[in-house]
Amino acid sequence: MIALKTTFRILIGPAIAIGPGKADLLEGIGRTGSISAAARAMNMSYRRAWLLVDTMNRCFKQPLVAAQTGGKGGGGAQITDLGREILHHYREMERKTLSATGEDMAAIRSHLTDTPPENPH
Amino acid sequence: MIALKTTFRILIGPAIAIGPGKADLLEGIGRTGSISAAARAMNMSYRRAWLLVDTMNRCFKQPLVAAQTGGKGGGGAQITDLGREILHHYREMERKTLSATGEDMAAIRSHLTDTPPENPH
DNA sequence: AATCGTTATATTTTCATCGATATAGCCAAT
DNA sequence: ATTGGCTATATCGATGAAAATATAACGATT
Repeated sequence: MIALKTTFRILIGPAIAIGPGKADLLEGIGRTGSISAAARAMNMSYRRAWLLVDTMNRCFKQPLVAAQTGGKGGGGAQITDLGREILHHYREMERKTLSATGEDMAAIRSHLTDTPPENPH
Repeated sequence: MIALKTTFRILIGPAIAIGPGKADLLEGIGRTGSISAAARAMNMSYRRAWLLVDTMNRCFKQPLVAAQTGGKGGGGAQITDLGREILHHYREMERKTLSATGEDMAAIRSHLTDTPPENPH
């Protein structure tokens, strides 16, 4: 894959408060209304998705995702107002970073091989 | 640790072409004139440092680090012109990103707990 | 009340990554 | 020639992370 990608994460101590994976998951939960549906949609185990949500919620003063137990219409999960706000800021950071670093990025890119190393470390 | 940190990496396929660790190592090699000295200085095993250098060199069309075998004045490693250029761009990206995302960053920060979760995932 | 699809969590197992260790070759200085 | 400090690389084991599996509780729908 020649896909070039910059990612960034906001760390609080050893924990990733939010990063590319958590942002996508958050978005998926907002779209689907459930942790498990979002996990399925992005081909992630429910367990993993739940752990990510748990970490996110514990990193912030208030939860980004509110979940209700029960299924078949009863249960589900919604992204909170804070969740939407954080997600918005994260996407903005992505967008602004992309535009602010475009030139340097292009310069670096022009020096990269188009054949990625097979045994990277 | 309440230290907040954003990091970013440039990925080419599965490999990290350059990221915070590789940038620091590159800088260290430029400063010390040797892979092993740089590794020692940043408390990294020589093996690991060498692997990182190897990956960097293979991600780019031309090496970022040029090494000569032999020791005691004979051997050593220098950062190449390309290496210096890439490092410069990377630092610039860090700087520009920081200034471009300051507001969003502060907004997110204000919602983080000051007690990082102990078992993050 | 039976069921389905959730959230929530513990336990076990598998797997990948990393570190430690070892070895070889090289070159200038002594 | 011997040594010291470096590059370069292979191998093995431990450690830790992720996945798989299992289970429980819950609540709207039927």
